[in-house]
Amino acid sequence: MSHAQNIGAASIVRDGSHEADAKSPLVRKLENLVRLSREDRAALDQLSAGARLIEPHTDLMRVGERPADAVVVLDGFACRYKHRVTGERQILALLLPGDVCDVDAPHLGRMDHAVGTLSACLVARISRDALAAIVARHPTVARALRLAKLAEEATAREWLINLGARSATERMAHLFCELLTRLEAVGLARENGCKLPITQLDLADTLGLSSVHVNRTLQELRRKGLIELRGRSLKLRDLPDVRALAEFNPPYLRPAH
Amino acid sequence: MSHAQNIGAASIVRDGSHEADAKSPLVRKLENLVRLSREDRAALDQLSAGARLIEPHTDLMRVGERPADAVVVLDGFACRYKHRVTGERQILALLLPGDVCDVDAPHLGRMDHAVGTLSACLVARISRDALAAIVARHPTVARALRLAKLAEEATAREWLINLGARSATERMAHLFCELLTRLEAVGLARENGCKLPITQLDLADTLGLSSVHVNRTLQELRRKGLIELRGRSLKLRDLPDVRALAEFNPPYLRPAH
DNA sequence: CGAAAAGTTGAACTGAATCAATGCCGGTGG
DNA sequence: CCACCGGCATTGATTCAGTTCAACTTTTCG
Repeated sequence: MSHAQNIGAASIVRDGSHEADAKSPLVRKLENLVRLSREDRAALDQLSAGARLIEPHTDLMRVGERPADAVVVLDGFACRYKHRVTGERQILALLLPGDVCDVDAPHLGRMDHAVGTLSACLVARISRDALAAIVARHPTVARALRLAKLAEEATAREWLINLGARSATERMAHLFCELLTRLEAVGLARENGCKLPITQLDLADTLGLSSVHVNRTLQELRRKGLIELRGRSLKLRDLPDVRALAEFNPPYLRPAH
Repeated sequence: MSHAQNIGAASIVRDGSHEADAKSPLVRKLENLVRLSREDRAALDQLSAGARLIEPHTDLMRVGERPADAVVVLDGFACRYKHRVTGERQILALLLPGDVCDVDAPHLGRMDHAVGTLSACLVARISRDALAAIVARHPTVARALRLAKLAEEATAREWLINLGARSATERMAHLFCELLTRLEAVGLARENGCKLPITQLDLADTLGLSSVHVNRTLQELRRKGLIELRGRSLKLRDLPDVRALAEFNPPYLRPAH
C-alpha cells in the first residue's frame, strides 16, 4: 500500500547554461497566465538552474519539516500526499512539470503533509531568498505565481467534488481531462495524449479507490472507446465524450479569465 | 436535494457603533494567529460595520460572477458549494463566524463555485478598496489574513483525506472536531459543545454521504456515547475518543506554529 | 535469466445508496 | 386553541458500487 520513501540519489543534470533549449515548463506555464518579458523569462530560467534528477518515490518534503525553500518540478510527476495512521495514503495534489510547490514557504510553520516524487523527476529547489528577490523585481512573475496558486486552489475544489460526489468512472475521466489540459499548457501533450508515468496504485490513492477497482474502471473506459492507456502513455480517444462524462470545464484552470 | 437560493431579505443590524460589545469573531480569530494592536482591532471592527442579517439558504456569490468584494461572516454558518449538473450539491468549505471569504477577490476572474448561507447569517461585505486599504496600513492584519488562508488550505486538504480515505463515522467525527476547534477559536464553544445550525442534508452534502446515512451515522456516534446532538446544538461527550477515531490533529489550523 | 513490481481476474463481502413510508416538530392560519 | 402543512428526521427493506482477498499473468529491470 505505501512505499518507504528515501531521500537522496540525485545528480546534477541541468545548470541553466543551455538557454538554447525549448522553453522550460515553468515559463510555459506562467505564460498561460500573464505576458512575460524577456527579463522575466531569464529570471525564471535562473530559478530552474541546478535542477536535479530525483528517483521515483523519493520525498522532497517531509511532514513536520519547516520548509526552507520552494520546489519546482521540471519533468516527471510528483505529488502532495499524506498517510493515515492505518497506512492508507491519500494523494492531495499532483505536481506536474512547471508546478511550483509552496511559494509561501516563508510564512509556513511545519508541513502538515509530505511532498514526494511519483515517477523520476527533474526538480529544482528555490531558496527563500531567490524567491523573494524574483517576486520583488518581477511583479509580473509575482502576479503569475499568485494566479497559479488560485488555479491550484480551484483544482483542489474540483478534487473535493470528485471524491465527494462523482462515481469511479466519472472521477477517473475528470482526472484525465485535468491532466491532459495541464500538460497541454506546458507543451507536454499532443493529439489528446500525454505521458502518465504513475502506477494504478498511485491512481487509486489519488482517486480514493482501491487499485483493483482502478484497474476495472480503466478497462471500462477502454471498452467504451473513451481512452487508450498502454505502458505509460494515455490518450483520450473521444475528448468530447470524456469531458461530458466528467462534467469537465477547463476554465477553472485559468483563474484570470 | 437542492434548494432554490434567493437573494435579498436582508436588514441592517450592526453599524460598528457599539464598540462596547464583546470582541467580534473576526478579531478573535485573527488574534489566534498574530498579536493585534488596538488600531488593528479598530480597523477590523470598521470592516464589520454595516453587517446585514441574511436569510438561510441565500446566495452571497454566484457561479460565474466577478466578485466585487470580499465577505466576512460574523454569525451563523455559510459555505462554499457547487452543484453538479445532475443536481447533487457538494459543499466545499464551511464558513464560520470570523471567516473571510475571498480576500484575493481582486485577482479573481469569475467564480467557479458559489457561496451561500446555510443558517441565517450576519454578514458584512468588504469592498475591494477597503480591503486594499487595511492591508496596506496594517501589515499585521495582512499577515493574519495570509495565515488564515493557509489554515483554510490545510483544512481543504483534511477534507480531501476525509472524502478520499475515511469511513462515514470517521469523516463525521473529524468534521465535528474541526468545527469545535474553529468555533472555540472565536469564543463560540464551551465545554466541548457548540451550535450546529445546519440540517442533516447539509451535513450529507458536506461529507459526501446520503442524508439517510448521515442520520444512521449520527445515531452510531450517539450510541457509542461520543456525541450528543439535539436541536441545533452539538456536544462532544468524549473528546479524546472522538479525536482518536477521527485521527484529528488540531495544529493544522494554526499554520504559523 | 530471474526476481520484483505492476497489472489482471474471479469470488465473496460490505458500507453506503436508494426507495419508500412514517413520525415529528414548529409555524401559520382559521 | 387546534388543525393543518412543510421541512426535517427516522426507520426498514433492498440494491449496488466498490472493497477485500487471493491467485495468477505480464512487464520491467538489474
